[in-house]
Order: sequence, then structure tokens, then C-alpha cells
Amino acid sequence: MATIKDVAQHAKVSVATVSRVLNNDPKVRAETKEVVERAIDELGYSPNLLGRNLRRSSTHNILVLLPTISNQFYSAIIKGIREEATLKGYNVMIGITDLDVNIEMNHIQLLENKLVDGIIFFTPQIAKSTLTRLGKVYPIVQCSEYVEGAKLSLVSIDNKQAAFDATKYLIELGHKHIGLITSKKVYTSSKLREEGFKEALTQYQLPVNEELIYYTDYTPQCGTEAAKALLTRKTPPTAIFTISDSLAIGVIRGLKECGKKVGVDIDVIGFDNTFISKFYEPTITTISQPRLEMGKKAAKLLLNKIQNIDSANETIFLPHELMIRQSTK
Amino acid sequence: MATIKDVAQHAKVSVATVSRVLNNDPKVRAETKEVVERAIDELGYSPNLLGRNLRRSSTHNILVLLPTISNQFYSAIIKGIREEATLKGYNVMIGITDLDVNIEMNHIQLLENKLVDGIIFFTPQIAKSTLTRLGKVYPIVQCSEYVEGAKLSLVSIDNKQAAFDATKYLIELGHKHIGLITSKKVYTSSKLREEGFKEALTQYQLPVNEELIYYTDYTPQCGTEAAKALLTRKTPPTAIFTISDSLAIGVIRGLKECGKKVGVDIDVIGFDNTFISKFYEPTITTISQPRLEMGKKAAKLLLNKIQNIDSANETIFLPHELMIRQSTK
DNA sequence: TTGTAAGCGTTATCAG
DNA sequence: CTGATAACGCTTACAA
Repeated sequence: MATIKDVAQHAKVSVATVSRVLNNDPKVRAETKEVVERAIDELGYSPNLLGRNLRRSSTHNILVLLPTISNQFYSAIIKGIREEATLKGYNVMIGITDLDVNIEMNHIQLLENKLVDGIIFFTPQIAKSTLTRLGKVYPIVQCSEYVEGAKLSLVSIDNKQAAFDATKYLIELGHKHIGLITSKKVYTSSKLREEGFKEALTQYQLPVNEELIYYTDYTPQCGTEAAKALLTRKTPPTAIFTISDSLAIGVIRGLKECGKKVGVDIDVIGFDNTFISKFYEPTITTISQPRLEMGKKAAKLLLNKIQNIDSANETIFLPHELMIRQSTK
Repeated sequence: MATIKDVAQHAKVSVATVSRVLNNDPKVRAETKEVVERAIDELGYSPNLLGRNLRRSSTHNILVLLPTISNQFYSAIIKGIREEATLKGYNVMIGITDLDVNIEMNHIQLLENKLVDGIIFFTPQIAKSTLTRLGKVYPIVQCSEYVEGAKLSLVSIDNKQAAFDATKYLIELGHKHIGLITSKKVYTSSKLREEGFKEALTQYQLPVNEELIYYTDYTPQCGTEAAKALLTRKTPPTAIFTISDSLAIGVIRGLKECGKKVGVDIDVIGFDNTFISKFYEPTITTISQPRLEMGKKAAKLLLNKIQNIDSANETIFLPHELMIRQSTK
């Protein structure tokens, strides 16, 4: 494998000159540049980034930490991140945490070890204080799901307002008994969505009936169970707001199994506008997040931090949108 | 940020000794080791891997190249890869190619640049000859979708046999007119599946009716169109085999829209056993691939290649399984 | 068992 | 405009 030294010898110049050509230093004579470039071609030389990285003490790699890869939701966000990053010459890598703090810490290690220049975190499990401390030393930003109160740059949507809007829409449809199916793990987003849900009820003078709130996991299976359970309440809901599309799918299935016609007998709203919500039967009313934009913004915030770790933390909430489909009416 | 030098000074030993402790060299005296470890703790030292990597000329990073992140199919495979890799002290990173040759080449660059030690390729778009040439120099293995004839290690399923089995099952159910919805891009897998499909028909003395073969893309939308188109044929199919679950979803929807009852009037088989196939309505008969195992095997093959780039290429086909559900009967 | 010092492949400073 | 050379942080002969 050819090194910069080989190129230098081949081109009869110093390694410094080769390095300059490699880095587009304007003060190389055009002819010299040509000679060097020919040598590079002839030797099939490709710079060893291990050397460069050590010298520059940076890799131009950024890491995106996802809780799982099996969630359609992230794909557009990643695309946004990549677009922005590539523009600035950064490479994007993805790591999967399985929501395991240890795996998260392993990846933080990559930052300490200088193998990546920054991290965009989705759904961090690390404690707030740790996160804040790390954020002072390393470029880290949070995206979408986040730890409330951690002092880091952050881009997300206004989850409370989004839930408020969804609930308000159901209320305006005439519903008086609205169920909520949410996560039993206390994610910031689910907490905020529950708040928004309750606030809408209160604001429209409807009672908050805890019997109609069901805590469970993010899977369709859980959605099915939850729906069936809610139907057994003294006053069963005539509409259900779920905090994810995957839950909504299960909910609809459960309702169907109980002989309910979704969108007619009972309304359902999901969250995230993942592709399946457009394709299930019925199609599912849901909240859309500006995912591409979110990715781009997150990358921008991170690049800022990489440039200047002491730059002020920013909190950005992007606008959401209620997508009305067949599952409500 | 503390370096190995700082630790050495702090512990009053040489950097060599610190390095030995870091690498668990058995010939350091226990007391010395302790002193060094205390120094490491006190300084909060964490080795800069850029230095180590340069010196060792390896990173212990492997890269998994996916065509897209929005396919549920990959998640279990990645898990398998990670399990195996972690066991051997390797880190797994994921890159997304969007099926773009340039992006693929960018990532190959990481290999030339020594930033990753090897690559596991899903759905490479690079030409066979290029791939073969690269495979001689760098550790690269193919997984699941692959370039036929490229001389690289490879783990997948026997796609032809799988399609044969699915078709045979439909034939044994009594179907005489079976449709095939497959990809119009010629992936190896779709080519092989088409072959298996035709071979089953032939072997059971059924005519191969090209009118019942529909070429399209991998999306549900395309599946819907395809299904509707097939229903307009002179002799419409009484069963449809699709080469992916996402297509199958669309197909089922299209059939429903035409008033057909899937699993009763007409049967549908998908491919990949992704989570939605278990959760759609009806649940979808499909071919299951041993994804976890596939990931583990792929990682093993890659690690072999990393150890010895000249080790013989292996081709491994793992067993598939027909999962019978409501969409056929 | 430990220390000295060379070297991995770059970039950047400084002198010319 | 170009060259010599130190330095980045680490590992590993080789010597002691």
C-alpha cells in the first residue's frame, strides 16, 4: 500500500508538497501539482486516514445513536442528517443501542477515543446529570426523543401541543369519552403527550377519567390488548388516541376483533405518520413530524458544537401536522 | 485530555509500562499494574484510539452496508452480526447506501483509508468484477442479497428453493393459475425466485403463463397496482406469490378493493416474515429467513477474512421456512 | 520486570 | 513556492 512518502519519491518532491496537493493548498505551483497528481494516480495512492486523523485529532465521522433499527420512523431523519453532514464533509455512521445504557456508554467511548467527532442521540437512557456533563466536553445533541432538562442542544417537536391538537380534534368530532394508550416507560415524549391529552380534555370541560388511560409497550400486540381492555370499562371510549402508529395498528385490530368498525363506531389516532399508517386498513389518522427537517437541524446543531464546544445550547421545536385519514371521522 | 504520557508521569513509570497495563501484558508486576491503574483512574484517562489504530493499522471496526434503513428485515440480522462481532472485540457500524454506487464507493473508501477493518455488504450495486477485485484486497463478505458470481464469501438462503417451496405449496392447495409479482430490477434474489417459481409450475405440469408475471417495485403501492392488473387477465390468478411482504400488503389491499376475500377467494404469499406479515389482516403466509443466524455467520466469515485475507471464500446457504398463515388456505 | 526509542502516516511550522 | 522536521498518541523490539 503506497504512502505519502512513496508518492513524494515518485514525484521527486517532498512529502510536505504532496500533503499540500492532497489538501488543495493554493500555494502549490500548477505544474508541481500536476506532477504530484500523476504520481498519485500512477501509484493508486489513497491517504491513510489513520495518520491524518491522529495528526488532526478528528475523524469527520459523526455517529447517530438509535434505540433500534426496526423503526421506520428514523429513516427520513437519518436522510436529513446525512444530507447536511455530507454537505460539510462529514460521514454518518449509525449505532444501535437497544435502549441499553451500557451499549450507549460503549458508543460514548468512541467519542472519548476520538473515533467519532460527535453524536446525535435518539432516546438516550443515560441519566440527565451524566448527559449534561458529557455534553460540556463532547459534541452531543439530542433529537426527537430526549432527556428533559439535560443541558444539550435539542431538536424535536412540541409533543404536548401535538397531543393537545389530536385530542382537540377528537373532541370537536363530538367525542366525550376518549381513551389514551401510552407507554408505561416514562419517556419524555409520552409524558408530554399525556399532559397535552389531559390539558385538552380539561380545557374543553371534559373529565379526565384515569380508567380510560392505559399504559403499555410500543408493540401492536400491546395495542390489541389495550384496546380490548378499554372496551370493558364502565363507560368505554368512543375514540382512542395512541402515542404511536405501531400501537394504533394493534388497537385497530383489537377493535375489529371486538366487532367495532374503526372510523365509524370508534375513532383512532396514531402518532408519527409512519408508512404503515397510510397503508393500513383503514388508513390511520396520525401526527406527522417533519422528519427530514429534523435530521437536518440536528446535524446543523451538532456541527456547530463540533466547531465550538462552548457554543450555546439550542432547543428547537419543529412544527407537527395532524394527518386526517379514515380511522377518524 | 490526558495522554499515556501524563499517566506515565503520574505513575512514575515509562509510557511502555502504561501501554503494557492497557493491553494486559502479563509480564508487568502486580504492584506496578496497580499503581498505573490508579493513575489511570485519577486522571480519568481513556486511550486515544487514533494513536493506537495508526500504530496497529487496524480499528476493530466493521461496517455493515445496508441499502436502506427503512426495512424491518435487517434488524435481526444486524443483531446477529453484533453479537458475533462483540464477542471478538469488534465494533459494528452501519452505513446506508440508498442503492447508490457512489455512496457504496465512498464507504469502500473507508476500507482503503483504514477506518474500518471489513465490510458486510447487503445488496451491493457495484459491478461483479470490481467486487471480486476489491474482495481480494479487503475483507468483504456479502449477506442476504448478493452479486452472483462475484468471488466473495457469502451467506444467504437458497432463494430458488424457497420460491419453489412456496409455489409448490400453492399448487398442492389446488391452484392452477398462479400469479407472480416480482421486482423489475434484476436482483439475484428475484431472478432466482422467479426461476424457482417457474420450475415448480413446470415440475407439476402447469403451464408458465407470462401474462401472470408482473414486474414492479418493492412498495405496497406497487403491489396494489400489480394485483389489480393481474385480476384483469383473461384467466386471472387464484393465487399470487410475491417476493416481499411489503408487496404482499399492497397486493392484499388491492384484492380487497376489488372485492376479493384473501385466503378464501384468492391466496397470497409474501416473503421475509417481517413483523407486519404476522400483523396484517389477514396475517400473511410468507417465507422466513433465519436472520439472526445469517448475521452471525456473516460476521464469522468476515472475521475470518480479516484474520487472513487469503482464506478461501465460503458460500453458505441457510435453511428457510414456509410460515403458513391466514392469507392462504 | 522495566525503560528507551523507533516508527505508524499524516499535517503544520518554520526557514529558505 | 518548497523542503526539513517535529509532532500527534500509541505499541513494540531491543536493551538493560
